[in-house]
Amino acid sequence: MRREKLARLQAEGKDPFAVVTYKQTEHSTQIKEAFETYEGKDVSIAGRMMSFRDIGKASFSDLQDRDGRIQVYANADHLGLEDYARFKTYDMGDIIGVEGKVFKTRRGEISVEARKITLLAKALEPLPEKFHGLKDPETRYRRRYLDLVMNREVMDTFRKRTKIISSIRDYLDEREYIEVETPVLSTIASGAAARPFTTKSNALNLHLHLRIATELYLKRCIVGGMERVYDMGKNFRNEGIDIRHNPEFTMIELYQAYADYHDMMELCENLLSNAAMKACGATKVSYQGTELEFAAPWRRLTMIDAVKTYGGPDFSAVKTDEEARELATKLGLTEDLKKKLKDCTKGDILNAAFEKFAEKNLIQPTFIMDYPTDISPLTKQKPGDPTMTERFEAFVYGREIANAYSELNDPIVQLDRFTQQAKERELGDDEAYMFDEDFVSSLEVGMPPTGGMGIGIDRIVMFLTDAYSIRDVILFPTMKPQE
RNA sequence: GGGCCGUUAGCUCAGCUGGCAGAGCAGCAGACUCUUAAUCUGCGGGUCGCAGGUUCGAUGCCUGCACGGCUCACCA
Repeated sequence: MRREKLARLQAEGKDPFAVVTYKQTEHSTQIKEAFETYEGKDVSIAGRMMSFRDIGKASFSDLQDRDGRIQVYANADHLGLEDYARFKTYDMGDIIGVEGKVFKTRRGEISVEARKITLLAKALEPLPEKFHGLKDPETRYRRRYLDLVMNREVMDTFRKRTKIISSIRDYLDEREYIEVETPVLSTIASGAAARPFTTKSNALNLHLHLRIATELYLKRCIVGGMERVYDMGKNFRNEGIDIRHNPEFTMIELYQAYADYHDMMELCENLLSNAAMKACGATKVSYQGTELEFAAPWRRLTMIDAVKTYGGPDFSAVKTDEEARELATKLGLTEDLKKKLKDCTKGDILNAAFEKFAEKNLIQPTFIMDYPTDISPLTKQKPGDPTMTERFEAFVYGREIANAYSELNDPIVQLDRFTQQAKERELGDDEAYMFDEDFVSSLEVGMPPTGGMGIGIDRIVMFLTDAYSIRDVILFPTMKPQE
């Protein structure tokens, strides 16, 4: 039916798809928000026809543009019988341009009285139902364009996402950070504990990995003297998919020479509270019914204290790996360990205890400081305690949103850590860090003391847009093909 | 990967104990020059996710598969 209408228009020489441009002078909210200045003035608007209320020789329709909807009043007096009759053949979902005068109807609805209506594109497929909208999650993710047309809060979410990202860029740019682009493809995917995607270069006849982190390249930039750098972009991790994980996700990593992890904590607080202000107009936001306060200062707690605070044992009293293993057995932690108990160090067991006792209780933004050295191969040790490092993770609503360190810059120690990771890989841990020899060479050239941090952008967008699932903040989430 | 749930018209959903496939919106034809989920009259619309099985008869029961959602495990 719609195809026939299109063919008829084309036969009449009125092919909508032949239109190349349209002058749009205003958007819907501009007119609605400043009605007094627009009343009686001519405007030219464009958008999708979302409804059509035909009352004979006049009609009302709702035109939806980027910002929202505005009512269009059309009648035969102003358009002429022929043009009005043609307009009545247009369908819901069609893209039209309307030139006309701004006025208010007797019922008080701000509207545009059409003088000229141009069909700019024909919708051959009907829109979902106007009242119930599009609900099926599968269709919403697979055909996001329909979701955006029908569910305006989705548009709001993605506009907020942009605001959050630009607030972060602005904040760092003001502090003279240099934005760089590090490789997505490389032979070594290191800098995090995750399985990579692999692909193949025909030109080089080489297996390559998609990056799982940007860390090792950004630190090379620090060695080169850039002093403050960041890379915001996609990382790819070949892991499970759920409401918090998508195989490709957006991460910012930033590095600042002559800074440490305390400086990173301040930066983290500032970036997040600034993003909340820019996107939500306040530092306090509601997430899934819980109020979250992003204003600095956030709570700071060592990992050992966190475990103790939330009902776990006091690890400061544990001196040896052997003692820790006994404790793990006593507490029934063995199920939560990633390795066999006999291969676990005190650090592994402390981390497991943290995840079991403390993590889910960290609702308000909290920095957990001082991570075990064994699980932090790129981090500088704490002065006076080689088993612990100057590392923190930031938690909100029980979820990790940031990970930061005083960066390890001693090439000899770094070499040892990579060697240790290689052993773990041989023991079957396919998420152990890949050995990057050139990175160690770069440290031999000399890297200044540096603080670095990674922040999961999708997750902070989730908190600031009250999104339940990561799929709600990624326009086109990873899906299996339908057939 | 395990468990639970879902898949019926373009969309949102009903469909009883197994007995001719339903509604609203959308669409089509008509009426109406201030409607806004417009209203009124009439009409058309289906591979009941796919493949088997049981049965006289399956949208419904059984098995397998596909896709999706939630959840547990893993990870970030």
